[in-house]
Amino acid sequence: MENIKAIRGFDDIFFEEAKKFRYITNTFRELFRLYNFEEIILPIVEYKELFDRSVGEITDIVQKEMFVFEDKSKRVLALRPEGTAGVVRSVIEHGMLYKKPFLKLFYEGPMFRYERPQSGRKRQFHQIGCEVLGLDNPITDFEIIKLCFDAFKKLNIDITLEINSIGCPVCRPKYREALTNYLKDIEGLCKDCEERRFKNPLRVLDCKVETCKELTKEAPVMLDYLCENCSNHYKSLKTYLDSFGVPYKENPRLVRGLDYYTKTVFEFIKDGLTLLAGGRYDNLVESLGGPKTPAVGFAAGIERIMLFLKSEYKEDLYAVVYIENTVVEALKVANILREKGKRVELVSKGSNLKKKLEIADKLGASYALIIGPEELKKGVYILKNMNTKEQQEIENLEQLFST
RNA sequence: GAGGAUGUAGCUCAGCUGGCAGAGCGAGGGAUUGUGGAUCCCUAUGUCGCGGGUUCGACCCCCGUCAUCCUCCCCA
Repeated sequence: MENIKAIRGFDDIFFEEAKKFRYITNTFRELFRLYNFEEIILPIVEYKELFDRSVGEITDIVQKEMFVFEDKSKRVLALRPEGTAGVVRSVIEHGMLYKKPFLKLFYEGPMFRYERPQSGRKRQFHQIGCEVLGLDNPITDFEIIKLCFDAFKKLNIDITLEINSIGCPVCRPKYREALTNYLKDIEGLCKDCEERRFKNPLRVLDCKVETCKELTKEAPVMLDYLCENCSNHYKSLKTYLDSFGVPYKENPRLVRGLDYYTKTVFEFIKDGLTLLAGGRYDNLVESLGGPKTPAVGFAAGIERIMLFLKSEYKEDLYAVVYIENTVVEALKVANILREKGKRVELVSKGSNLKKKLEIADKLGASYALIIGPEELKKGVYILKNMNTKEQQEIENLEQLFST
């Protein structure tokens, strides 16, 4: 009988990794609180059609990366590949936009994409992200970018912010046409770009192949084609970023993969890997049947951020060690320490003091509190510093909290 | 979905043109019944990823399969 193993691309996260994971989500959650976001907890399964209509039918995510299945009633369902679609669906379904002047929602949870796993890319991965619905002012774009900037600062990760504007339905078609015209006559593009040039010409711009980069050096730039509205929006955003000293790199070739983006797009990139990305999507709500509603959002890849999170979290551990028949006293001591907020392990395993201290050591305890019959008689505890080996008798546990 | 590398003890890895399965770390125990970590001694590590094939004989060669890592495609 072969042992059952985890499914390909579905990883277990535990010990130090789980701590990192929570450290990241807690950091974002605290910022969401400061920026007045509300949490929204959504299902992991939706009708497949939702993603077809939001993410975009021609995207790879929809065409080849979704976990799609039929349930017992022949409904065609999908594990969510991203978070925005579900948020928008929910907002429309519950008429939330009619109840509040605007919405600021954040979410956190697993996403699923059927891809070949590699580092920073799993089939089940986790995102934390947010959506602001009902605000079209670039100040909102700025605020969520600032929130991300704050997050990476708190996480102590040096990262590059890239921004761009990809226009709107007024100006983008003109640009697209200009770009297609330009690409039409280029020869020597890579195989992928040959396909992309008509299917999704914007993607040719961020091809990694050197010859493609070289060949498209003179390609027209979206920024030159922005309509007045989009152009002003982009300029204001930059003004806000500048005035707050948020460093960014303008990347006119930054294109996001999902169909719904308009105007502002941005990515936080570390060593060529996108850790967080987002942008504005002013038409998605309407296209999914809701009222015309401008929106901006982002999503951060938690596992990807974990790759660059180096800090160690050290919290003192008190090992309460008892000898012979002092168990009850030890239980009481452990209880008091816990009530005072200390992290405590009562060492019940191990038959003698030597063993118990060995175990305390292996657990990584910073202090051991030793309680034996002699101490009980004298009314003291032995406090041993596990790093320095020094130990002292203390009469009162309060002494632990004064220093 | 395409290309490449790798699967041997809990972990990191040796293993000769094909001839008895190995080391280090870690784990458990110990002369010491009240003092741990870098010492010493002892002990156990196992479906050599899985399934076929070739062979007197396969960890080693061949085919398939699964998984991991890397590069693409794409994306957080």
